[in-house]
Amino acid sequence: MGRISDSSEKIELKKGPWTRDEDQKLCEYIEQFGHGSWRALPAKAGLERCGKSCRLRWKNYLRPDIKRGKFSVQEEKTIIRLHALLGNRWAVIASHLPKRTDNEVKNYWNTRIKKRLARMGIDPVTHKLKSLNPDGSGQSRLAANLSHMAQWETARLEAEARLVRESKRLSDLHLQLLRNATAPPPPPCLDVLRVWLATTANGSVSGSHESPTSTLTFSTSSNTIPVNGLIDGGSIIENNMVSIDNTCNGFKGKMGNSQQLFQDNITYPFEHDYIVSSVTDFVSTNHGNIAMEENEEDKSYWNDLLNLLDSPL
DNA sequence: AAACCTATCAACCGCCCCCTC
DNA sequence: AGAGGGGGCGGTTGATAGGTT
Repeated sequence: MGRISDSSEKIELKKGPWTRDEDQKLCEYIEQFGHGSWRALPAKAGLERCGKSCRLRWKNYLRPDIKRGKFSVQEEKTIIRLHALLGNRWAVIASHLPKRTDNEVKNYWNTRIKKRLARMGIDPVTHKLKSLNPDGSGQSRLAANLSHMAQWETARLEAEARLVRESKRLSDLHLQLLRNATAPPPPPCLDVLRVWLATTANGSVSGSHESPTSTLTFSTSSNTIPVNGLIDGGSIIENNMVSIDNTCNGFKGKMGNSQQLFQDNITYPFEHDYIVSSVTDFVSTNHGNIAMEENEEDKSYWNDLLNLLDSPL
């Protein structure tokens, strides 16, 4: 369509890091008037930036409801689970992490989780074990699983699209009710995982929702890999996984009082059963929001996310 | 102490989707 | 119906802080 991008406008606009003064101008303007049209905002707010830059700065940094700092184990758990289901859909993933931005989640994935998974021998893109049995056995089963996941993903996207339409309809109704000064019901949660749950009663694919093309029967066995790591309070400060020797000696001497070694088997979120149970747990625990408790929950995370590949595929 | 390397993250870029006209 | 604009998203880059040699 030959669109003119913000960044190529004739007027020389400022780029690079934002100054405190610019931040202040942007905040003050938005607090007073709301952002309105981002394109028009810079001129009105007295900023020599493109609207896009302002939007990004506000959305990723200045917004008051942003949580910064270390990701908790619970948050990491959510990111991995959702990435396994959704892929690089950072905005959707971030929407399940209160006060985290898509940019932050994306950075965290790219700089930490991705590398860690790679060290574990898991392809961060497909969430598939890179090195299976030397003879290649297990590949066909993994491929079948992936194929089935693809079918689920298709069904999920269709359901999501329906929800978006429904959400919009209800949102319009919501606005209408607001105009009538009547307390409206909250808009429906656009939690795609609930759609999944609705179609996976008892952790199995049921009746009419079953993929017409699938011939797969779900196994209760899991894909697990050996893991060594170190948890500091609620946060993972290191887990070199399989690269550290089995006795965890690699960590000894580095540990503080609040730190705890773990050496466990990790169930990787790959099999359908695991996904369903994870999603069930995720939604029933959080009702669409992530609770940040980190005790037994975290332990079970490392027990079930990370349980060894001790059985042949 | 200096040079080099690595990790992190804010910010930019370009594409795509949706809405309006 | 389709052109155009605005906003959103994901990929990538570049600056810089921290670590290592």
